[in-house]
Amino acid sequence: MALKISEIARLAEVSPATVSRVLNGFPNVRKQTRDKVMEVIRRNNYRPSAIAHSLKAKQTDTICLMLPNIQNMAYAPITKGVEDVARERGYTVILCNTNSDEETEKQYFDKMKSRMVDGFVITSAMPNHQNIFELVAEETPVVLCSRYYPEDVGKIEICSINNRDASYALISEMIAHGYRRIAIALGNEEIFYTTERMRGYMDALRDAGLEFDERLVMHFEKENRDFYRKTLELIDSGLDFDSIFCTSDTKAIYAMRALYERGLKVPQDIGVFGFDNIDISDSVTPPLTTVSQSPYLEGRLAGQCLIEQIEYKRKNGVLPPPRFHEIKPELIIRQSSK
Amino acid sequence: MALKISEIARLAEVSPATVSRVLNGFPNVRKQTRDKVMEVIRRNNYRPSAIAHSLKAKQTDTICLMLPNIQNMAYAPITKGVEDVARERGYTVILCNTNSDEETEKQYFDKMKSRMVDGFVITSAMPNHQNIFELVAEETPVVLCSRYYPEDVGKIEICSINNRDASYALISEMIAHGYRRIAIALGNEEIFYTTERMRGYMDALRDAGLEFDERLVMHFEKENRDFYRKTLELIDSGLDFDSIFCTSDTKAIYAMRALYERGLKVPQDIGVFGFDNIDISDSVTPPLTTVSQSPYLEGRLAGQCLIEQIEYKRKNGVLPPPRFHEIKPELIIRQSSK
DNA sequence: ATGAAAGCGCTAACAG
DNA sequence: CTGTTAGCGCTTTCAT
Repeated sequence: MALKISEIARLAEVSPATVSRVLNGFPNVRKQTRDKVMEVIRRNNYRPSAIAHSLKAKQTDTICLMLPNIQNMAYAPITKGVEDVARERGYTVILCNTNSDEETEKQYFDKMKSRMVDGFVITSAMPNHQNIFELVAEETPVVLCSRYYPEDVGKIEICSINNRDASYALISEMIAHGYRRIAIALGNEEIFYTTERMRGYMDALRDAGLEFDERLVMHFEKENRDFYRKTLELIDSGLDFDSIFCTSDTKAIYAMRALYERGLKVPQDIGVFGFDNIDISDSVTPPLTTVSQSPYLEGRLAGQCLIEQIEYKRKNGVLPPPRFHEIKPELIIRQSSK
Repeated sequence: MALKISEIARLAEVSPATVSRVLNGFPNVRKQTRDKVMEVIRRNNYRPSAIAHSLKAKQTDTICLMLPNIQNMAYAPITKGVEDVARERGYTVILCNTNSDEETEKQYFDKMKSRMVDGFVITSAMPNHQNIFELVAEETPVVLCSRYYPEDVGKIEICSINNRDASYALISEMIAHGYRRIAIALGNEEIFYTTERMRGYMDALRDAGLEFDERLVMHFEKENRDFYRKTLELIDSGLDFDSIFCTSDTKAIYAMRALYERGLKVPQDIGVFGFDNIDISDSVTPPLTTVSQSPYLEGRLAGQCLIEQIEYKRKNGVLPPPRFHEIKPELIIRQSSK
């Protein structure tokens, strides 16, 4: 159905090589020839086969975006950012949801390798990601976006905020607002940013001379939704607390649901602080005090860095030294705190 | 770097053809030969090139998912559904955000054609989608998911609820709950489902003997966020209304924000009804009365139907007759209505 | 049951 | 400036 370069060549009465030259904008083609070829291309609505090109060029102009689950609202803006940059630069994005499942992730890595994607933006790095180190060892361009681990620094390119500092800043600010007994709803503690956010919280308490109370810690079980129940339990326990720091806005929404359910008003009775500034954080009731890592821009940056790696490697045959891009977080004080 | 079939052949002391036969599970290979080849493959961690395969096979095992914007929460579960099915069936998903922009969409269609994707799931169909009809005319597998237009029926495969009926059911139910003056927050009226939801609303009013008041209609401008302001304006206009029907949950969240801002309680003072049942609809304050089209399952269905089309075409050379898959919506009554 | 050879559509030497 | 040729890695007749 779709015609090929040799047919265009025949119709334009030139060789396939010349058509290829025209297609790729080589300068060494007579204007007259070029025009004729272009005309034939246009008239026949010819579209070169990206597959054949990829086979020859050993590059696919395709990048893979791996994330735990696109249904988690925190990943939507990252995804959009990566895709926007990719489109602008002529790349295509393959989306992979790992469901935080090692088997699925492994399958995807295999498939992506055989599809020869040019690089990976990974937001789903698990604590032991031997697979990712292997990728880099094979000189595959990789950028870790928002999720990384201490051992990655200097070995893999990273785009992230400093979670400890962001958390520290938020909690210090809330302490300045008068909060004293701050409960915390933690994410999966295998993930570095969770423990970093926890560390920021503890450091802020300590530096303010406040006591850390283990009983005010709500640990992650299986899903964010569980924090609805966990918050109810915390309330019903009768423990004294004046606020809840949730390590993601999604958790904060569930926590607020529970507070509301028990007739506790936010922020009058209990303050709630989130993390992420997801799209609706400014429009839930009450709007959330949170910290933003500008995930859309983070995604764009990750995409950009990946493409730079890809192009560097194309030119030099090896990856550039991995950089750490620290993104400046932004404190956003809204009505869920007083 | 990556080794190829001919090297495996050499190592296994057979021909490339035999390796290919083993790889593709052909029966006409001696067990002894097969075992030897498998062993060499395993030992060398050989991965066939999907690109070379695609070039030869003229199929890429890749599908394209087009949507307006992944940041719109309504699309996340559809995306997850499509991707889950694709993965299960051995396909890969390319994600395309059109931003509801014709130029971007056109670019993507071109790129996807030259990448020879095997088919499209499209949730971003614009009112005049000549391009999509052309796709089908070229025997490209296509499924419209959740967004379609009357002229598509019988020409393109569709997975969707009946929006008019779903809306009618919701509004009738709310009228039965005692609501009489129901304002409406409309989406983009160029999109069929918006006008269908509007029609359901009007029919329900009419059948209940209620008067339709044009002044209670809030029209879409540029983004959902605008409904925060529009709702404030509606309140401040002093018009009498006892509830707002929002044609998406996202709009409902913005509307509730405005009501709260003006000291109006939901549902005590004003009822709010949404549409979509996005992930957090059950956890915002108050939880939203809405109607669900089970978007995750809708995405799965769309993916499944697309793959069936692809495989049918592979066998028969042409597309199967396009079907209409009507999804049964579910009314969900929560605390945003009384 | 296995191998030799041609070809998918494009590009890159090399030659002229 | 343009054409010829070989080859990217895999599959698929056609022989044997």
